[in-house]
Amino acid sequence: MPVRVGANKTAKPVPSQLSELGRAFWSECKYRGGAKVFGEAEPADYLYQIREGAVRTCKQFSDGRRQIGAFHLPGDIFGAEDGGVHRFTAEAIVNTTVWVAKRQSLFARLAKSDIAAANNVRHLVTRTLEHVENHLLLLGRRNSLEKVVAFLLEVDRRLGQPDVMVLPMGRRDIADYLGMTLETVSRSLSVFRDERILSFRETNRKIVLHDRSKLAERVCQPDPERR
Amino acid sequence: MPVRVGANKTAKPVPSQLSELGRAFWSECKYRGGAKVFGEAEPADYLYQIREGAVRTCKQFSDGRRQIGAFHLPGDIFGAEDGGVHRFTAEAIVNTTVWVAKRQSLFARLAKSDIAAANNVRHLVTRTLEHVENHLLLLGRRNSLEKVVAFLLEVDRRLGQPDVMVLPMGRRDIADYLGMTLETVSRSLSVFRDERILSFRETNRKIVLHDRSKLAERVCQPDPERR
DNA sequence: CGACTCCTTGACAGCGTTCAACAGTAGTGG
DNA sequence: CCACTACTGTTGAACGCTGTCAAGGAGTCG
Repeated sequence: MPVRVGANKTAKPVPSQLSELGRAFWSECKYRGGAKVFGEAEPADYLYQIREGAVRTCKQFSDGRRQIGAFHLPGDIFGAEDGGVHRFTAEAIVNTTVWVAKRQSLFARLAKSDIAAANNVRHLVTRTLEHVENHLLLLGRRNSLEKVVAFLLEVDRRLGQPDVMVLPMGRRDIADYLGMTLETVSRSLSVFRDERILSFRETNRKIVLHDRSKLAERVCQPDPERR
Repeated sequence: MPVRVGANKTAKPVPSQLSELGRAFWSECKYRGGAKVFGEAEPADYLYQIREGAVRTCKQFSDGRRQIGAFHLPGDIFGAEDGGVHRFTAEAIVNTTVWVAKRQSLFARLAKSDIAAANNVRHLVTRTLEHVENHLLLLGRRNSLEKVVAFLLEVDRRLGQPDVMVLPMGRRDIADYLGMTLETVSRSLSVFRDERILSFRETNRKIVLHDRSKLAERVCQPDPERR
């Protein structure tokens, strides 16, 4: 359950694209790890930007299988839906602080003539689309090692290629993101560790990438030249 | 290569959503089976609606693997990109007739204040997003039989549940759409045929579904109740 | 007719899942 | 401080689904 911490109705400096969405009213919310931010089919009334922590969007199936659509890291904006309802559930992975914007006013402006607001929502949806399309390629035609490589490189890039990559999510989450089992994720990481491409620091969620180029060699790139 | 057949600059009755995009100039184009409609990374200057035939959007990898992102059937609109370049290649599967709209003017209007045009593009992108998200669930955590079921039900629905489903695409295309091999696709169809859930008419691309509900039982649905 | 493409079917191997055991870590309470 | 529990992650072993390789049938076209 969300813990309303405080209102933030003054125009504080809002990083990245959020400021472009106009003078909305912002609040800060905190979620404990595992808490639901919003559920599938719930009305999409808010936009979220992560201040600290991490969020996963996923879909649960009745037989226990689960597919994670995306991980959201600090700075990421999520919750943008065109239709008005969420199609995935969003859950905090660890204790997480987000800034929340009421989207109600935003959407009202779409119906009117606020071209800037419409374009901003469209860009957010398009960015989501691009990520899902890349994710599609990941799930469709890659073996387990390639999937883990792609995951590592994606997180590494989005964290700004830090010396030590601290994963907020566990092996189960990685597995459900990549469409494989947590055992195979673990085994794949062990393979790269044995090959000295990466190593663990203290815990098995802190990873040091020793050779990003060698890692990147193991995934196949799209072919610009059609055959 | 596209074969320009004729111009169609008069305001003919345009079916479905295309008319909402405003009074653009439409042309009719024909493509032979296998012909490229547009390529990856090419500028997205046109919108397409299929009159007859079928188109696949796909991405080719350098090692021969291929992922098909979507099949487009008569009535479908495709080619809507937010960024201005295509992220997938589009190819005619069979001899195909499309209506083409110059998107140039459309995009120019986005920069101005045409809220209707912006919303229409946004809806097209959102529909694409919804399809890709469903596709993601298909590729991530389903076995071969479930994948083929989902494919059959999707095509059946989009063709309007005809008595005889005529597939424009071959087994290889289905396989690359579902992230499996054509042999496994063939085997899965044979399983359903042996179970009398479907049968073939004349050719192996004409399929009769005898029991859609029994088919639907074999795929797992998203769980509305989180456990 | 021959060459070709597309599809089916069989045999087999391999990759990844499943099941299981165990280790490492954190939290809790005596 | 330690014992106990719960959780997470690693590793092993065996199974099974699906990919791979191969052969052959069915349809098409010159």
